[in-house]
Amino acid sequence: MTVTLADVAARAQVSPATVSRVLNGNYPVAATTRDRVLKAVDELDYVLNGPASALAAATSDLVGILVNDIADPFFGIMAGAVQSEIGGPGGRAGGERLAVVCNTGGVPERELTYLTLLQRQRAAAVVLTGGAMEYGAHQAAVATKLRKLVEAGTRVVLCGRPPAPDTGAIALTFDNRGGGRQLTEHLIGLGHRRLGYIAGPEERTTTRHRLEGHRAALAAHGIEEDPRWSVHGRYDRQSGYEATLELLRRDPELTAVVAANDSVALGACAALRDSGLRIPDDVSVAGFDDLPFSIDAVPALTTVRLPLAEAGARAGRIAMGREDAPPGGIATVRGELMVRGSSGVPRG
Amino acid sequence: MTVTLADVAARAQVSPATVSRVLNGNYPVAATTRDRVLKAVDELDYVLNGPASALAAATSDLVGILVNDIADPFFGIMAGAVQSEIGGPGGRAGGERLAVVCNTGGVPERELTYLTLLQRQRAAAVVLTGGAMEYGAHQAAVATKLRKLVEAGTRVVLCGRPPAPDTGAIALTFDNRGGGRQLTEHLIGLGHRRLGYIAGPEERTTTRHRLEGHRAALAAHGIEEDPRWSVHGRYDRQSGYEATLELLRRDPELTAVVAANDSVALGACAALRDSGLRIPDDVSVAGFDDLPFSIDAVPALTTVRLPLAEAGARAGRIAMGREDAPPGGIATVRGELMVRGSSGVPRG
DNA sequence: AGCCGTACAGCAAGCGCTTTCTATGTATAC
DNA sequence: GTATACATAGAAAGCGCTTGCTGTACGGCT
Repeated sequence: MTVTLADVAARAQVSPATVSRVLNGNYPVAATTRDRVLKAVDELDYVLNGPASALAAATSDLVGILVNDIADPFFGIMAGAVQSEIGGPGGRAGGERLAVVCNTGGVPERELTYLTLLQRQRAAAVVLTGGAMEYGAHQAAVATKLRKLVEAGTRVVLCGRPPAPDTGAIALTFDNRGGGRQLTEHLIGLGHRRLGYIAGPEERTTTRHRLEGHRAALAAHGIEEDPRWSVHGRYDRQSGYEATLELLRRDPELTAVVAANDSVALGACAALRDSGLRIPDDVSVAGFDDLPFSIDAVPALTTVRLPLAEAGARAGRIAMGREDAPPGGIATVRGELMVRGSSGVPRG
Repeated sequence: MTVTLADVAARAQVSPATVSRVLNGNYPVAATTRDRVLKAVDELDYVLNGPASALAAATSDLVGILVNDIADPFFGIMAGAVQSEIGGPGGRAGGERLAVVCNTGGVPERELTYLTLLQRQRAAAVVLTGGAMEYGAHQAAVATKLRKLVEAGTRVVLCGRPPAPDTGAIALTFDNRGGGRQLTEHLIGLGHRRLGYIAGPEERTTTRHRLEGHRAALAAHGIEEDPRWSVHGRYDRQSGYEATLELLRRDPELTAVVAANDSVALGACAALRDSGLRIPDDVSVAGFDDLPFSIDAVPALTTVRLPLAEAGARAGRIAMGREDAPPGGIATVRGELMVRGSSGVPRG
């Protein structure tokens, strides 16, 4: 049926071992022999059997990238950067690796299942991007799984995710808390005292940390937070729209709205506009992440830029063993406050 | 070292064959035996060896999804939809499949290499999303590869991509030409006679078809196109910004700018605004795709909505054999004109 | 001339699983 | 009580590749 190594060997009049060595280039083969083999490969249109090769060599060229939402550029940008470093086709690394992006959709079970699937495939490395889900049992299960993967020789890198202690996983963590704090301090500095906050989904580290940063800023400036000022939602535009309406209903005196991320902020802008409020004259808005479209909002969004591409690339290099892990296996990646038109001094 | 099937068998006091059968559930096994096996699996924390299994069974649970740019929501949305239907973890389908998203970055060689890699892994199905690259030799090479894949039993589905004749691949094609034409006719209907066009990268079917649609509309209304009115660029915002500046330089009298996609249109809006022009009062702008952020532009973008998620889901179902292929193996997916604030009657 | 190091090539033993075929025990039928 | 079917478990032969080890031939060395 399909062409096998043996067929190629027969055609080139050599042993299967030699063909394998030519293909892998990890053992000296005389030039003339090599040419003969290559010619046979070409003529027969031979394609290596991946599973067989992986089985025999006890290694695989799969690298897994887990993302919460592949349709969200936040993850897309990171995944793309990781992938570009993985070497994949076109990358500079030697071995060709198949970078596979797995979409968990923010469902805990899926995250776990994908990890098992990757473990099954004996993946060479796994990169987990974005915030972690904080459900007690789930977190522990993931940690256990990560430890197993590491023990089995898979390199595990967390990108934009808090460290997973005692698992052997390398972490490149985003300073969401610091970023959240900076953002709110910027608004407070402008004179805002009544700030609404649209948080992301609960039970997510990213959500929690950004919110904690926000509250730390309020506390540091002696502003007591009114419980009506914060709502939870999803990380998308519509959620931002609805949450803003709700916030406005609860307290029409708000002078600023801080959103969990840029998409949410865009939704907030739309809601404010539809409510007849001007940005930033009536209400200031701030986002988080600085995704490409944020600068195109009108007015452009004040936000915290996270170096997604850089972090992803670094995670990729570490996963490939092409860059050393940071000391202690943990590095913190800071965001940069981008002050733009959507934030201004409060009215009145 | 690692736990194998044999270890589980030993622990459960059964033969490896039985363990395999319990795990695959494709052969009768007495309930008591099954429980014993499952218990052993659990206690030993056994994880099936994917490659070995794939080798022995001569099948794999990998499904490949090729995208041009994973950081672009256009692809992210389709990929996510495909994946959700693939069954992956959480999907409804039976077997758990590993949906792997491969990012070609619009590089022809990478596309080919990824296809080979997937062929190597004996992928169960492959979905190619988005426009095809039109370089003579490359196209032929891809067609050959696709045919080989189909022959080897891999289901190949093209989503948002023109059909690949004689390959056995199923195609769900976007009517880019029709969409482009509708859009331009809308503008012509408003009274525009001098329309700039920012096309995508050359040698791409999507680019070509949208442009052809645009030109067909012009021709149908007896408008002769000035060669200065169109430029090629990338499918991103910055490209749209620069191209718009260039267009304005070439002909300041333009009253409308049609962009290759929404990101480009956003860049165009920014450029117009920075040039002191109002939208749509001075210049109308139109995009293509209707990505989620397009409605948030100010004014909201007039564009052509492509049912990305629906098409992706359908492609996924077809790839899984859960839905019949369209008659003839080809289906055309139409876009819907979304008229919004960014287009209006020309000035003067 | 004899010895040894080097450069290649082949043999053959698996890698860990699936699956066909066979064996065994038990239930059903006559 | 013997024959027949059925349900279940095991033995074993691969799946297609990699790689440690074992030749073999050749050139250079003393």
